[in-house]
Amino acid sequence: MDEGYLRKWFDPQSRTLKDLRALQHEASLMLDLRDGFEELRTVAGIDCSYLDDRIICAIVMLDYRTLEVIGREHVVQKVRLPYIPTYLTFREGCAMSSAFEKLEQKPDVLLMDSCGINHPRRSGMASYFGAVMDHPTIGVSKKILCGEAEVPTEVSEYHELVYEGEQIGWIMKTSKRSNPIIAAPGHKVSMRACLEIVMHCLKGYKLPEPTRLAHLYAAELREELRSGKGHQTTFDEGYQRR
DNA sequence: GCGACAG
DNA sequence: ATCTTGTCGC
Repeated sequence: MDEGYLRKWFDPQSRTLKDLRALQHEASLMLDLRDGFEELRTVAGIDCSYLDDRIICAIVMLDYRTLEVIGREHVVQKVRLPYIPTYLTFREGCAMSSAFEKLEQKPDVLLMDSCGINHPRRSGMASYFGAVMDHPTIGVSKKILCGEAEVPTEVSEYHELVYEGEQIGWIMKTSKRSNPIIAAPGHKVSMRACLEIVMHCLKGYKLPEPTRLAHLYAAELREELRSGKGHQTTFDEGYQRR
């Protein structure tokens, strides 16, 4: 992807929330909720951790059928924006797109720790990122940002997440001991495929493997940086003009 | 105005 | 997200 293009979509530098809101609206108009993939041979999870003023973005690629790890990638950058509900994209998007660009082979579908179309402006990070990068994505989260649903209590039980009269995702009980999780289409993934893909990636834990492993990898990298033994970590300037 | 609010 | 020990339950 062109650097100027990524800067336009992900750089919060000198922009107001009104500007960012306009970008989210623009991205939502680019959404396609039909399955935009052929076969599902690989799946990846992406997640971020933080250390002081730095953000660490980690990606773990898995074989879709066996869920075995077949690749990793990461990037460390300066944090550019505080966390503001409904604007998560502009806090993590720059690092995420940079890490994603480093992947030699892109996954057939990407699972992100965020909302998808289950967002007030239909522009949760998974949807925004997917639309901007033109890649199939799914948003997996632990809390409901918007919408209502019956709460599942038995493992494997799931219900529709509804907002303003329309289904925007699913809420599902994935393990006996944990609270249910929310899954929603990001971009180029249908509501039905979203459910099937996430359920396929479950391995008895609260979160699907891609996202769970990306979370662990991000935490691992964070610890390497903190202990100063970050021989594995690489700092990235990001696509910020300087 | 008040409360809710992905990570 | 992050700061943090033990503890209740399966």
